[in-house]
Amino acid sequence: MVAMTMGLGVLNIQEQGWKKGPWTPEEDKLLSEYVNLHGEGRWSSVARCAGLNRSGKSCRLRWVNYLRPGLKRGQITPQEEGIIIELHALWGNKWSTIARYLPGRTDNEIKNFWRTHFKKKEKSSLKQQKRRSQILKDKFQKDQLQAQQENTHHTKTTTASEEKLNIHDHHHQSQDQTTTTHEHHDMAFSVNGSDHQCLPVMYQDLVSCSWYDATPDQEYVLWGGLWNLDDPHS
DNA sequence: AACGTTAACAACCGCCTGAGA
DNA sequence: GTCTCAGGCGGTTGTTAACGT
Repeated sequence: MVAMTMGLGVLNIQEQGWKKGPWTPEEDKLLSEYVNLHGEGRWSSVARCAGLNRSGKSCRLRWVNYLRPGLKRGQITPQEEGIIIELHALWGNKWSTIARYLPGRTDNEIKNFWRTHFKKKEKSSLKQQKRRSQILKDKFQKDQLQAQQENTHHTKTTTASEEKLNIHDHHHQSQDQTTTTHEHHDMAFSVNGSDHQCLPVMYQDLVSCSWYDATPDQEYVLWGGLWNLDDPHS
């Protein structure tokens, strides 16, 4: 019984553990005072020595994402948007790498920004897809009707819809080729310091304005282009 | 005014990596 | 060589404010 009680006591202490949840202004003050005095690093000892009941990880995160001097507050600017889009096209979800090119912005901030806007795009593109398939469906039915009517007057080896489909395929092929060529032409890089850190300067005119204002065509080029780049086979 | 939805932000979790014992 | 641990990173979740109906 005693042993059980003692065991529960230990359990309670373990369960209590580090404090979680939002940081209080007092905790922020303690942490920033300590880091300003002793510098960054050794986060687990920072937590202990600063008198914070927080894990080292939590302290580091709070400092890096919120307390560190020089952090920008407020909305991501259109210029920053452009950089994020370009670098994401290049590196994917390497948020910390992307954040290095945006002084005052944290990887967390960029990640949140991307997720918020990507979600928005995902939803709208789903709607667009539905609309497109409906249009294609209508067009197909119309073509079939037209073909039937034409068949009553002429005997053709190929139906009108088949011809149209062929034309459509040719159009697609040439369009794909054009896109590929454009990608090659537009994909210019400016070397920034170290040799592995090349910055693409594509999409400049598209991202110079906020993407909320982009026309559907611009959106298509922008997003289609990005996902093509993400595709290792393209 | 009340309610539901969405966007933005803050924080935690789990995994990976590198350094030191 | 391997084990442990701290730190870093990306993914995910929770909370809150703003907005629309």
